[in-house]
Amino acid sequence: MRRFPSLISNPKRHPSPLLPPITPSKTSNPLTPNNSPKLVLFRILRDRPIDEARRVFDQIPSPDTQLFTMMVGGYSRAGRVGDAFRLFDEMPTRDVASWNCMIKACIDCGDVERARKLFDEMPERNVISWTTVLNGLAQVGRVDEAEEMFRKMPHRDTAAWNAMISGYCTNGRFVDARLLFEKMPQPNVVSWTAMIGGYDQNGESEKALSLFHQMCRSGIKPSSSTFACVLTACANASDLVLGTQLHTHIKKIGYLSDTYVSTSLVTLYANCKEIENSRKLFDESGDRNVVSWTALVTAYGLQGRHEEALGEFNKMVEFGIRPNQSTFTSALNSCCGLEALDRGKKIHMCTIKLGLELDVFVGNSLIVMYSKCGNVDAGLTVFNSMMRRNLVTWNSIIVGCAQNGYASLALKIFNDMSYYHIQPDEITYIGILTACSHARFLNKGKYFFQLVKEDTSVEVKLEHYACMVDLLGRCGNLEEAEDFIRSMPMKPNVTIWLVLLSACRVYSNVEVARRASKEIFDLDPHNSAAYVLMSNIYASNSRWNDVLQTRVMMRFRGVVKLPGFSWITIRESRHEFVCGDRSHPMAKEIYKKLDWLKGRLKEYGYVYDKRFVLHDVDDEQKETVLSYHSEKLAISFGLLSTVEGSTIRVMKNLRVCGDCHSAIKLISVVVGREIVLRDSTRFHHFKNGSCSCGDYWN
DNA sequence: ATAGGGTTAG
Repeated sequence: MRRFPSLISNPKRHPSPLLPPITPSKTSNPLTPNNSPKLVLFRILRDRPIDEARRVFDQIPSPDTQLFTMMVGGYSRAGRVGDAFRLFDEMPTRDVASWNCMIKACIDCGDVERARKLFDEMPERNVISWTTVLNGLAQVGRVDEAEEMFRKMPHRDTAAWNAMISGYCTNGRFVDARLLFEKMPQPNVVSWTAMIGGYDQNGESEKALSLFHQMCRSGIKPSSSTFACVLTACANASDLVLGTQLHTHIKKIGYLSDTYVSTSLVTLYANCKEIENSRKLFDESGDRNVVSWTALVTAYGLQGRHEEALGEFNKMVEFGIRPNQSTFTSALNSCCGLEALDRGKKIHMCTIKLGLELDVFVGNSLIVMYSKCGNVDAGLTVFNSMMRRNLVTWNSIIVGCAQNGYASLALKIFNDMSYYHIQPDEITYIGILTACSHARFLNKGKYFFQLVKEDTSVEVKLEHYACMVDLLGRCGNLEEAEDFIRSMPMKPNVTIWLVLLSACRVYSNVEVARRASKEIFDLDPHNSAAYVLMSNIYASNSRWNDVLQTRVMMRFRGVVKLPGFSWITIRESRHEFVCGDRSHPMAKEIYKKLDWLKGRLKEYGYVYDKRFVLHDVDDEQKETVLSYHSEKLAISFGLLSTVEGSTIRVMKNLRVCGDCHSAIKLISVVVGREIVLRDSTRFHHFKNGSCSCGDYWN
């Protein structure tokens, strides 16, 4: 069930400003005898700004009730309820339609109470009055009251039944919708379409499709809305076969020009990873609206083509289309994928400008974006400002804190969660266990793991076990961690053994490492990370023979070590460095800065940790290799290219080297800056000589 | 051609 309240202008309100203008001539009165006032006003209300319509309306000698009501409806559609009310009050006579129109105006601006008051005040009500209020109640989630209206209404037509059915569907009361549908006397195409959409939105897309077939067999002709729904169901069920068939059919009967239909087709191809088809349809449809454009942004993002996704986002904004909650969600996701904090911030500003920053979906995306870009403080600010939160909000901030070393805060927020009676799920517990392992809260971690096992609404997954292994390993309980793995109810995977192997490196434990790596090589003989770890563990024990053997084995099995590199984004452009890299245009300055840093570090009594060199070379050489690691080069470049005192954010594709880790801690003191390094496993926030990871840098 | 029911993304 996902449905956003429409905060942004409803697209169907004003057909198109590009329609041929109704010759606005100053000399001739549009109200000529052969043009009935009703036709003229209708056209002007349809095609021209509302104030223009009002000027024409004011020229009509003595407008009848119907003309008044048309004008009231025009104000309502333009979002000008105040004007609608003023005109409504001025009306000499009112009929049921005028009252109904005003009721709808109240509902459209979100004032259901006022609509109800009007409903009670009006002299007589018809089935439309009842249905309008019923629908208004259902729209704001007051489905029980809607139900009461439905029960009480003296007469029900098909539209009334349909309103109740869709009211149930939009409020997740799918079973009730189904019952009503089966009970209703004359289901029409609207009823069927509502049910198809209902099934689809309740995650039963296959059933939606079979209902569509059933509908066709029962002789009801699908409308363009039906096709829009069915195509969405195809998209969600990844039924490209049926989707393509429908596409052909739709082309034949000329429904392709329908916005909803073409948008659904764009989504269909996007979801089925046929993005080029999706793109083609989008370009050909000529109808570029928020929804289809957002579908495109999302589609690129889903394929990991984040640059293109953000490109589409920008094009859309340039084109003058106002992004909405979904657009922002997708765009922020892509910023996340690119770790593009700068662009993420820009988009954040954009959401504020449009008044969407408090939306729960946008807020969630912002939290994730900031946390993934290493700025969890900004994520916390967003979290605190949000008026509405859901489980995803809580999970996002907990995981964000956990990954960025704010362990105690993560646990505190978890505690707050139960205060708000939010039931945690699998992801919440992963966040909590991650936090515990970060902070080496051994007992707390064990307690929470027990909690997961006892929580019947949560399934204990491999990831939870991995967190526990990480925790035990971090605390140096390597044997206990190994026993824990061997006693797991499910078969351990490579990842879980790698977690243990990493711990072995920190504690230089060869025995457990050997057993863990054996398990890994049985599962995946080409796992380069395991070879590198093993050879590091041997090296740190000065077992150069074993180091050599590991490397020979690697070569023999054709395992390629992933080259390590780091990058930093300065003013939206990305600079990459590998160890000892001199290809950067500013290489000279970078090395000069590094050498200066090296001198300062020595003053602080810093000694290179030579365990982190793989090769058996003499100490001086080791030092040279270490001092030009890619992360150091990126940081040095960052220091040169940013303002004094600002935070430096660097990424690395592999884990940060242990020597670099100690060096960067000191660098943060020497230069008086916060340095954020995101490596392949977590964030390290270096500040005033210490790191958020608690010096467990694997 | 005055008023109510189904439709697109995440």
